[in-house]
Amino acid sequence: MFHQSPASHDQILSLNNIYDICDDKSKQRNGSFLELMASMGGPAAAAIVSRDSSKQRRDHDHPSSSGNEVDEFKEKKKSKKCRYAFQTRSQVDILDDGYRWRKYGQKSVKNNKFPRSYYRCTNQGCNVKKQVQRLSKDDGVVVTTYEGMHSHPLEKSTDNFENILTQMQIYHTTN
DNA sequence: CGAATTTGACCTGCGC
DNA sequence: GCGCAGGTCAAATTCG
Repeated sequence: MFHQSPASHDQILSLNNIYDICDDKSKQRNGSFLELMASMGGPAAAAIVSRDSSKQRRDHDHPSSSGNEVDEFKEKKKSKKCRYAFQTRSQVDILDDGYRWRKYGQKSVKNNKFPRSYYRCTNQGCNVKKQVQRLSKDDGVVVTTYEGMHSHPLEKSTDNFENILTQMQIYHTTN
């Protein structure tokens, strides 16, 4: 396998678009630096492209383990899942945003010759997911879709908000 | 040796 | 109901 090094500043050429795919009316997107980027009004102008109305209900019925498991509340009705799609022009797929991700799947998409990778935040209790996809149109564009919000501090102390802001400025100047 | 990745199987929603 | 497409699981494998 190939352990690609995460994208550094000079590898990210430009940031084209951010798509705000919000499923719910929940306005609380605290702590997300995506919101920060969107609020900067720079090249990261957020655009709502679609509202994912599909509930994506998945509660793992587990027919064998249906016993004393009183987990009807497993699906906690709170479908406050906001998805943000980055469209980044980069040579690498793995954009290092300061969090630690564990890959849990990879599927090939129909209209895309490149596979889509599925990642999950490795922090316990943090169910933030992201998927990375490369456009078959031009392989220099990577679409990173975040889903959920992190409820914990960044793992890397070297990549704090200030560094992210520095990246923002780099994005802005190179765009 | 522990953690992360790979990869095929499995599940679910949707359109026909 | 069937097949397809997208999403997830988990055992095996690989890496640091």
